[in-house]
Amino acid sequence: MAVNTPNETLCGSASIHKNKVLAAIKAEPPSESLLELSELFKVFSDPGRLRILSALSESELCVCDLQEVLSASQSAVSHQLAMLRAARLVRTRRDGKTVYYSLADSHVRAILLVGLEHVEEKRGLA
Amino acid sequence: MAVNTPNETLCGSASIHKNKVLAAIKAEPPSESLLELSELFKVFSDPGRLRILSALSESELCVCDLQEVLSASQSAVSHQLAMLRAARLVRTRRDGKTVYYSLADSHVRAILLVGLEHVEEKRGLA
DNA sequence: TATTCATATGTATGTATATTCATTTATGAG
DNA sequence: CTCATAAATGAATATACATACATATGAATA
Repeated sequence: MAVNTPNETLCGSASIHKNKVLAAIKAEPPSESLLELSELFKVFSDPGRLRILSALSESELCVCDLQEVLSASQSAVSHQLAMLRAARLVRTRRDGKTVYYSLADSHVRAILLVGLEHVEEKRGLA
Repeated sequence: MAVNTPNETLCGSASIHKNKVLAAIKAEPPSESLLELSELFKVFSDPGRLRILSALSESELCVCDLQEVLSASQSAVSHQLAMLRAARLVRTRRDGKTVYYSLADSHVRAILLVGLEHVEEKRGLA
């Protein structure tokens, strides 16, 4: 059992680049933002949700449409939609018994697109 | 127990929007891409990794620098770096015993920036 | 060779997340 | 009001994941 705390086990201070470390710490976004950002990306980190967002970037759709697009159960789709709602990535509109979903804003598509670009590019030089 | 398969339990076909559903299915990226994309975003879905990427977007840093920036154990940092390497988001350069990390390409910063934009904007109208 | 230091990897455990089934709420029709 | 249907929610389980701890590799050096 190690007694020393993990944080103090630094490599010899000779090889640390103090100024760069300080600059990096200074430039760091506030931890609030980092947390929100990580949660945002977490929502994007599931193929099912990506499919929903992709579908909604084509057109507004109701829950049972999405059920059909994803070939998933109503409950599963609804749970994913709840998460997307919580993350404010989608908007809802009710018409009678039917609830229609659409993308909340243009950032959603932007994030999808820049991510896809990266993936497609990396595929080339794999 | 219900006998019907989940997929067939659709809302009355009257309320389904066949053409939109088909369009959404047609426009869907290949499942390969969706999977890679979800894995890409998963890498971004941790505050620690975001901090590493943020730090590296300032300047190239070695592992023990990052240890200091994050106030994390060497093991934790090394694990996160392994994940970032696997996702090809960072590049390494060895100089003697020291391994220097830097961002792999400009997409990484782009994704960070558009995500941060979204987060900052949402904060305004919360 | 033996030792030390920087980094990497393996394993085990708690936590988080997705899915399913069952139930509940909301809306519209008869 | 009662019944049927769309969507949402809750509880339970099974899987995935992050982390901590221990150990391993590999280079420099004494």
